[in-house]
Amino acid sequence: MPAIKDVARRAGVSVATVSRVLNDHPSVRPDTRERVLAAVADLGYRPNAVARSLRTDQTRALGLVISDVLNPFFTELARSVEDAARELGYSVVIGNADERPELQDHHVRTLMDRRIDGLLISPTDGGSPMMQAAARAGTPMVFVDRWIEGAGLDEVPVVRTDGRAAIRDLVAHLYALGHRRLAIISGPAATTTGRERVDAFRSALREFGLVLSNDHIGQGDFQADSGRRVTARFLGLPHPPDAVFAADNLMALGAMDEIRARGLRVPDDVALAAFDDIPWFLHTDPPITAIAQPTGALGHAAVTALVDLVEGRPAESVTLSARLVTRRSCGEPEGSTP
Amino acid sequence: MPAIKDVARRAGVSVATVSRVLNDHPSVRPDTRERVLAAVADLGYRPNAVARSLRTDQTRALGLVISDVLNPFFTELARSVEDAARELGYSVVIGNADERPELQDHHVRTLMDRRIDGLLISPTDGGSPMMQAAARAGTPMVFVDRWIEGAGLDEVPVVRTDGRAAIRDLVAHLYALGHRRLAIISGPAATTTGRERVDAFRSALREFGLVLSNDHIGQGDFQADSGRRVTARFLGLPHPPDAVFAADNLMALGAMDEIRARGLRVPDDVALAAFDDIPWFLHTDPPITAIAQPTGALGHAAVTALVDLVEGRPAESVTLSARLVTRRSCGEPEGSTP
DNA sequence: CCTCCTTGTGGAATCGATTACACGGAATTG
DNA sequence: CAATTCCGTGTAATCGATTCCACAAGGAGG
Repeated sequence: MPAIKDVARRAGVSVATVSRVLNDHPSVRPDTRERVLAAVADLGYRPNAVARSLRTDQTRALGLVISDVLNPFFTELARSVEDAARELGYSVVIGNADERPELQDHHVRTLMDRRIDGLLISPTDGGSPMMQAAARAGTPMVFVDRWIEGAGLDEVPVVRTDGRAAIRDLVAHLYALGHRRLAIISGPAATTTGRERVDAFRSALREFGLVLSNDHIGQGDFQADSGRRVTARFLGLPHPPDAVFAADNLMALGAMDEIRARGLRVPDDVALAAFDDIPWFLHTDPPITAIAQPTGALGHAAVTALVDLVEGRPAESVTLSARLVTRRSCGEPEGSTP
Repeated sequence: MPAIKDVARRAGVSVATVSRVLNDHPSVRPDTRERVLAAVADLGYRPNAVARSLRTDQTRALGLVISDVLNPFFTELARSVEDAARELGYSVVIGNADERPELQDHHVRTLMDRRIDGLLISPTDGGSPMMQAAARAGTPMVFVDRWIEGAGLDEVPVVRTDGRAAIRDLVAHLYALGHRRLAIISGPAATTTGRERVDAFRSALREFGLVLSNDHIGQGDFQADSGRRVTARFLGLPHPPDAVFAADNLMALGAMDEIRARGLRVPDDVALAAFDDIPWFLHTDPPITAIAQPTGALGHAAVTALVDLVEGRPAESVTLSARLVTRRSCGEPEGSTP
């Protein structure tokens, strides 16, 4: 693989001149530029990004640490992040934490070692040491979807979706269809989205004169299995819920499995709804009512904020809003007969 | 961020000694080692991977270029690749080609610029210039799932799944359930998996005394929309097929949409099956019969082969086999009554 | 006791780029 | 016509590591 000095030799100039041509510095005579470009083409020369990074102290790469690649919400997020970054001339290096704090830490460390220009994180747990170290070291950093409070991380901008209004709409929808015993499968208490969705759900219930008993709050971990486990507990109660809201799509899937395994039907016996809408929800039996996040916009906003930080501009937190998409999993839509 | 010279100063030794401690070179006196390690801990020093890469000419990073992140098959593959690579001490940088040749080229170029140690590709098209350049430049390279013949790429090991036997099993299954007019939604002719799956399907039909008419071959592009389009054409034929086999999961989804949009039912009016099994197929209405690839093993084998190449050992092509997973989308399973 | 080898350490070259500074020659100005 | 500015280019320092070579001190062997 040719280096800059090979190009210089072939073009009969110094490496400095080659570098100037490559970074189109103004003061290079047109014919010299021509000669250099010809040499570059002849040799198929491509600048070594590693060397360039060492010298300029920037890699033009962003790190993205997500909680679970197998979750369609996150892969859609990853895709939009990559698109947005590419438009701005950055690459994205993805790390999958698999909802495991130690893996999350591994990726943050690796990304820092590789000196990525900025870090986009959707944190799995409360506050990992590496993230604090990164923040303290002044690495540009932005949280997406979930975030962490305290631990010196309060200055980190957050790009997220506010689901309160949509959750209220969902509760109204369930109420209108006659459901009164509502339950929620929440995410881990350590995650902000875990707590926030429960709070919003509880307030919405109160608005309709209902209470959310502790029996009807089950803690999951955003994975399908936990959804199944919590649902099993719900259905074993003396007064099982007649509607279950899962705080993410995978747990909804687990819930559906459990309901079906007991020979019950959705929505006739138990209504089901999920946070995070994904294409597959259209094709399940029945199609699942969900709260959709504007994933593309989320990824775009997160990259914009992070790149602002990286390039020395101030960045702001962004909150987008989610919306309810009603399908058949909570009962027949209004206006139609069963 | 502290550099090696800061550690050296604090420990009262030279940078050479610090480097020796870090790479645990034998000839360092225990107490010196101790002092260096203490300095490292005090400063929270982490070696700069960029500088190290420049000097050693290896990045300990592998590039993975996949055709479509939104396709669950590929995200599962990406996950297993990352797992396997991490175990061997490598990072993975993922590029999503989105089934677009020019994006694929962009990613190959970017990864080469970053001097990744090896390249894992599931090619989108016939033979892109950058890939040939990479192969010519001697970059270790392995194809996964799909591959390219000719163009100087014949030496590149291929890690893939052979679906012939499973496709034969599928045709037998369809035949047993009374289906005789079978159709296939194939992938792009430029991809090997596209052609291979059609060939296997055709031979299997012949085995059962059936012929695959050209009317019953529709070309898709591995995306949901194309599945829908092709299915629309099938259903508009004077003699529409009574079973449709989609060569990947997204096209199967599109097919299902179209069938349902016309008020037809799966499997009563049209049977449906797909290549690539994914968790969601359990939850669709009806659950979809599919041919499952051993995705985890595929990713693992691909990384093993690539790392062998990277570390100077010879690597071999690997072919695993797929298996049929029958569900209800082709008709009631044998032995049960409708 | 002198030589030779081993062990632990430091100095300096190196990887491939970028960029501050210097310099020669041409062009501009008074 | 001399002085000054500007333009295009080259030399060399630099980024942060690794590693070859040199060298000093200490131990072993004759």
